[in-house]
Amino acid sequence: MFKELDPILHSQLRLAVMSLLIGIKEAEFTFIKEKTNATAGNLSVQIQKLKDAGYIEVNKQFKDNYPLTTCSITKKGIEAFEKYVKALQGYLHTDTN
Amino acid sequence: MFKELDPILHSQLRLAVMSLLIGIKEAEFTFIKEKTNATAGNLSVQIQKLKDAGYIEVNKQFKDNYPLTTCSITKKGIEAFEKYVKALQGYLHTDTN
DNA sequence: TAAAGTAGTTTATTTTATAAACCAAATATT
DNA sequence: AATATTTGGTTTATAAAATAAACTACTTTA
Repeated sequence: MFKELDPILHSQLRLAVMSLLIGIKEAEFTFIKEKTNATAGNLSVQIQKLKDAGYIEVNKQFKDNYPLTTCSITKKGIEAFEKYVKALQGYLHTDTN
Repeated sequence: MFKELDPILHSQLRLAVMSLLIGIKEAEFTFIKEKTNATAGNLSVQIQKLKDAGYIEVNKQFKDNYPLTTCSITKKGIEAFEKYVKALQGYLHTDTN
């Protein structure tokens, strides 16, 4: 009845990051930080976890002398997100199932 | 853009409990335990938290010599659940918003 | 009467999330 | 030119949550 909710995705901040990346394919660290209202430290940790899970790719370069971190979602990440959404629906019905 | 997700509800087990109670109004501890596949200890703790938040009411009686704990959702709980669902939708759109 | 089952609670451990502190380099200020 | 501040992060420490294990209290069955 209640399917497992992928613990990697069942986190407000990581879910927000994935939600952003699903839409725009690629985003910079600071952009994600602003959109999610996260602190840099927290975001850094959660991005690392999404990367470790293989859900996103992280690219670190320099741009105009400053470090620039960009993230993009992977195929595995998209699949995991879609699976999570489906599992979650089973929890959200307000009607009598 | 990303609304706060009520931390009381953003937990797999507590959400499952609330989801059950939204549908059936009242349920016994053991029934919830079976439906959610939770351990008794974990369920006991999470039910206590939902009660502390005022989201459910817990009634303890005896039936056929055994303790019987039944739970029901409160008005506050229903409202919180509905608010949570709406906030969550903002995270789940796969299309380009 | 001893073993096993019911229906939980409490405590301890592990895992997560968050915040605070820190780092390295760049730019702006005095 | 030194020093203060800002950018773009990472690392470490602390707080909170989830989970598992152990325990309580009683009942039923062998």
